[in-house]
Amino acid sequence: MLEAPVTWQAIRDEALARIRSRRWPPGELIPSETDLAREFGCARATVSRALRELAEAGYLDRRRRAGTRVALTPVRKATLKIPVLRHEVAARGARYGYALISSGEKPAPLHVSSVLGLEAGMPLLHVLALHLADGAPYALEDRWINAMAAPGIEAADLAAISANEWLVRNAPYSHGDLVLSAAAADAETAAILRCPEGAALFVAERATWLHDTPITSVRQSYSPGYRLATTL
Amino acid sequence: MLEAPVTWQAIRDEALARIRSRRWPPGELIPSETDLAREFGCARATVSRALRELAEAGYLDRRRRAGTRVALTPVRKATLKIPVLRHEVAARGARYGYALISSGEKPAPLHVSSVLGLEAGMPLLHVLALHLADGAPYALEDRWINAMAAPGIEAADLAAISANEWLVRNAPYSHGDLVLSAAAADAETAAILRCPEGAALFVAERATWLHDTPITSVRQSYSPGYRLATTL
DNA sequence: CAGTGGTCTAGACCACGGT
DNA sequence: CCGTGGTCTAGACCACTGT
Repeated sequence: MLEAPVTWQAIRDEALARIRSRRWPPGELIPSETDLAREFGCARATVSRALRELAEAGYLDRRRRAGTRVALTPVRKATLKIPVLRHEVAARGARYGYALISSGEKPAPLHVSSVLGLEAGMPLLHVLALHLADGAPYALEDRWINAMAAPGIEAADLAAISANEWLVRNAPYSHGDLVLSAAAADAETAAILRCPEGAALFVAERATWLHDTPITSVRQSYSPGYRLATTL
Repeated sequence: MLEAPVTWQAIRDEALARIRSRRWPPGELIPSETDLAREFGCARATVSRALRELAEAGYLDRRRRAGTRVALTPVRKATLKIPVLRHEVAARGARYGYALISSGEKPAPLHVSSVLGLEAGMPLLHVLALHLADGAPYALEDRWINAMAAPGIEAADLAAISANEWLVRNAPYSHGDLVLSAAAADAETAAILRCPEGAALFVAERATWLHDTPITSVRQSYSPGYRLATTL
């Protein structure tokens, strides 16, 4: 009779079952990796991998010396994929379209310079563009780009490729912020999206940096009815 | 002279630098784990850990036999924490308040039964409640609960503890859906949130299951001005 | 100080899936 | 087929931190 290999997934599932069944109650210290490895008859590394996954998922709190505790309130995390708009439209089975409305250098407005941490009034590249799905307005992109941090953007043909996509491909970033909100359509936005003024729009604002250098700040206003879905 | 230990973080950073610098261009096959382990002078497991992290973060596509390729369009992922509303309010430095508006058993409306995969008209527990921050309306919670899947909920005092929090603590779920959108406030919602009718509201809808059993479906409408922030 | 989690190593076996 | 990533093992050292 051969021993079936003990997988880290099996240990993860067993631990999760103990958490859910309250055999390991919230706040409680669970056995050490060494003890669990003995119990499950496997190497400590296997237990470690399983518990690390559960800690990343928010079910456990792990600290050296203090041991591993069951999280008091399991904070679930949803992961949102932030795809290029062209892919997002294509994934919905629609034909993607793109129209550049305007682009040019302008002094940064206060709300942009403050978010990016730049001097107010510094010249930035401003791009206004409309993304379409099956010919209908899908999202309005209002973007400010720090051209010095995105070499080559001046030469890019932003009527042919969206700034969104050009940046993803050519200007890597190390970190960024994302803010989701709802806003009423102002007159200009309503005209571009061809929706009633005051309509409730889903808005995503992003700002990205490469280390200390601000790259871009963008506000995407989606046409009424937009839904951003994910799984928990 | 002792060799400094090679950490998986160092390998991850080096690999990321090669991706960003295009030394490993998008779509390109990178060296195998074995080759990289030889290059970095470490064990293959260390390389494996580093590349696994980059794959989870969306920078690499890994497939057995086919090897590891640099992702063509690095799909960045934002992770949203889904805290209990009480914690969310407290984290903003505001005093949390809660008011139960109504609760009782009602036949499930079509949009709820279809989302959860239940028979239409099946009796469910319906809870309407208002969450407050510093006394001001923060979010309206409109929830339907499959009481059979949440034993004990009938006995819970939902005027004292929100259904939100009771469920987090007492009814574990295995998976769920989350949909974010924007909607105009209808008359009833506007009255409860004390905002103008038609105001743009941020809406989060969740449905959760424990394996095949539907637990709850909830729609949270946030007061105007709400912003959901995260980092990339 | 001592026990915990975090990590690295060297080796091994295996599942998968291009060729 | 056979090279790739995925995983497990047994052992070791170390970083951190509660007591």
